[in-house]
Amino acid sequence: MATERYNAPEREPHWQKVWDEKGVFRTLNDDGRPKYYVLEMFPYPSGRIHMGHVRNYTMGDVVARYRRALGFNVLHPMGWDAFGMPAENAAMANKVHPAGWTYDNIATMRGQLKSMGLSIDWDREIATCHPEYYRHQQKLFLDMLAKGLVIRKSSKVNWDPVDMTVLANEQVIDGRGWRSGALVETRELTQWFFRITHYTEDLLASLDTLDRWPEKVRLMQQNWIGRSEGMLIDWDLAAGASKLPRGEKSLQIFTTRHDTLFGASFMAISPEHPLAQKLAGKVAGLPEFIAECRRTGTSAEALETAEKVGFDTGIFAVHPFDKTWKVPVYVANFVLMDYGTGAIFGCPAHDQRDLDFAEKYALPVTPVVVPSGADAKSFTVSGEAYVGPGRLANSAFLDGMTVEEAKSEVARRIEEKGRGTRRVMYRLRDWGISRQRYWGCPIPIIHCEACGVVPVPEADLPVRLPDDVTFDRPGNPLERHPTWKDVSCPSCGKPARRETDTMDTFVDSSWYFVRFCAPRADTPSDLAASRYWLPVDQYIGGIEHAILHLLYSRFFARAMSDTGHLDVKEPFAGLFTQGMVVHETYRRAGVEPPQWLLPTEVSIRTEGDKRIATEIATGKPAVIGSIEKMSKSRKNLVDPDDIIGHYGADTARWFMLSDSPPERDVQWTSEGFDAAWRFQQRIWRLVDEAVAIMAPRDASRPNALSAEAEALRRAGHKAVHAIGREIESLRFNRAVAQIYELANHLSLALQKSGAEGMPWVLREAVEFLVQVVNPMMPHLAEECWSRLGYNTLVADQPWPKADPALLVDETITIAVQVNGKRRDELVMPRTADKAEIEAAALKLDSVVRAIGGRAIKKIIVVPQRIVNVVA
RNA sequence: GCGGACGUGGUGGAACCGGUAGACACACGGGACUUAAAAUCCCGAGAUGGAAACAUCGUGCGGGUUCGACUCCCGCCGUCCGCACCA
Repeated sequence: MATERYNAPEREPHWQKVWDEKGVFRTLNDDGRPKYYVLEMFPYPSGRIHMGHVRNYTMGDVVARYRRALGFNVLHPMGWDAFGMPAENAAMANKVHPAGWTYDNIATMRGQLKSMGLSIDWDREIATCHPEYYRHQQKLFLDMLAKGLVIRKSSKVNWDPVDMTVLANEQVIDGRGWRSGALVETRELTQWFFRITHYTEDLLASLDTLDRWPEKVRLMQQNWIGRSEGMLIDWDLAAGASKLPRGEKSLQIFTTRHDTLFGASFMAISPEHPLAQKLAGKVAGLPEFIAECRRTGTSAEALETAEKVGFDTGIFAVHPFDKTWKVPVYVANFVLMDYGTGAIFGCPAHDQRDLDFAEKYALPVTPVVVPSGADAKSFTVSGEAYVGPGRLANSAFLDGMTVEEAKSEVARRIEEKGRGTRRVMYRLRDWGISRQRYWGCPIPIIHCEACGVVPVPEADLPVRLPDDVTFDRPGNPLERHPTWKDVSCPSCGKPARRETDTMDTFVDSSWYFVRFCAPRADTPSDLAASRYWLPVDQYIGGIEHAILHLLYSRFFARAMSDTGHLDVKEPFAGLFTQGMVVHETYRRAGVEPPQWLLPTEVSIRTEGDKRIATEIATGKPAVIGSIEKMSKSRKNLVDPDDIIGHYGADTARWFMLSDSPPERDVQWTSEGFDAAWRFQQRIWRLVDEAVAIMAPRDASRPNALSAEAEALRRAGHKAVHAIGREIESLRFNRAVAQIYELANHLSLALQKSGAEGMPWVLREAVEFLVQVVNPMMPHLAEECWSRLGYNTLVADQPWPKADPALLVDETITIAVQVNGKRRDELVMPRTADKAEIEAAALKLDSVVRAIGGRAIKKIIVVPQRIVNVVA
């Protein structure tokens, strides 16, 4: 009987229906089994899923299905990060409503994800743009406001004057708005902030407890929080060419190099510093200088290219240890107002920026730290600042001390004089969440002229977005809505104005994993449910979220704990960051700028060792370009729908797991994909052939097993054991390799089906194969399982148990080296002792030859591994 | 500039705690089946020399530790990523 091909596109929907109808993946909150919460970062409903989603959700699904088989109560939910700018951009471009656009996309993408056969409890689905979600977010906001974890303050933002909105730093390209192309201005706006800095110390210290996070991510967060120890020091001000503004007697600076205080040659303050603002009215030219600095903007690009410039204010600062020593005070563009005190002292010899500045303005450069071996009198610094260790010089009472000693001594003396204190400073800022956008969670606040800022009463939640808004003009549609913002003050009843800013969409994703625990609860969280499920045991997503999303979520867990909504501080116990999906790029030959071609638009043939691409439509040659992340702009896309529709989800899933380690990028190739497809068919054939020969399910174990049967038996048990371990440590590519090996063993065994005991062993090995394949290709596994005669689901089967006795071999191959070079190998019983192995090794011809009659100096024997004869 | 990761066949990659480098897969070559092709099955394969046995070399480069190094140490080179005027 000829085996028919396994028709995945036809069978996969069948099994999805079976799972769905039987509710196989529905999860109860506490059913007595140990829990396991596996979560992949939820998608933004951009329109269609892409291969990155396929990879991400496949990995999570393997973990979820494997844990289920191990007997865990698995929570594996899915939702939609559904607020955001693209919906509004679509609204502006296509005259559709953001809500309609978003919900349509969700429907499409839900269908696509379902076609992947993911073991998801769809009853728990949530969308952040739904009032049933965001009303709870508004409640969290109000509770955090009451606790002082939400504050309102003024801050600098990138303002796009054409689109009339605030832009994130990433949205400013070369000083222009990414969408409008308008020159971005720096504006001072009053905004809402989450006080993430309230938890700085804890967020930093607790990183050490996250032992199942990648070291890299913990380091990135550590650097982002940016702790540094230093001192605040007050310098008295003195008039010079300019007079001191009234009330300005001293200037406080922050430094981490107080040991270099005697190398000071200037002071520099930020253009936004209050002192600079006060001086601006008195010093000619200063207002213009400050305005020029402001124009530069706050984007990273702008800062990178900006030259260090300063403006001499004409006033002086007095050295804290020497009243006769005065240094000029500059306003300088490189001093940031929002770090430290917005003022520094310049020590050019030991700080590169200060040196650049000093050399430009001809300020003195006095080395005060001299490296060991250098002569204090002749040591000079120019061009490059000396930042290494050494002994203090030219520094009065500090001379001869090490840097550390000098820091302590300065700190002690300054504190004694009451001129400053030791201080730990952080880079981390509060999180500004106000966005002048429509498609986001409304901030539940009312502004009243009489009462000020008034929270919306809980009974009035949710503050719903109005549906009747227009996108024909730039700016915030909420702002120009005719009635929405007009309300009466909940406190005094007089006419008042609703807050029209909405929340940053990062807020939505900062607590969705809590909501999944009890998605229909009346309160934001259900304490019992979240206590049971959290923390997430395995979180999987892209490295691009290493800082913002993961830090915000850690903040939210703390803030929710402090407002009684949660009692877990670290939301993600295990984190895995997966690599991207990359693909070759193709473009038309000889055309500039490049005209990109889709992979489906080119055909590729091999000539010798060269690969040649041709544009199918025109027959003209195409250029094979670099391998890059799949993107619309480069057109190097493969559509998951096409793949799943033609070849089935299992093949795509298998491909995503094969070959490349999951943390690295995977390159999509048609050859690799073909291999995955062939392997799927091969398993189907293997099972089909085996069914014809294998023993019935209830057959008892034969009395004797042939060597071939015994070998297969061991291979099966070893594979089960190894694959489980690989999945547990998320090394899917190695699990895949192990499955190939098991399949190879089975192919071999099928040719020896007459060997004694083989039919009995075959059944076991084939069932093992189907079960270890199940987490990765679940539809195929179900099909095979039923082919094996079962009317149960493999999705419900426990993970097979490997017999420990079968995991160790009775005979072992031992490598034999002479002087560290491998010359031969020995097959010995596992129990062979050193003397036996040594004797056997010395008898080998190859060993005798290699020794060549020399005297044996030493023999190293590592039982079960290696022999090394040193001669 | 600061911080981090990674360099292994033609390709993706494997190699546990220092113990047979190249598992597994792709591509490639040869063969079987077929009128033929596809599919499938079998065999080969790091490089160099050799018909072969075998020998030599071989994990970015240069040193070191060790009976033994892809693995540990020191110094380079290259690629990639994150942060970046943070005082």
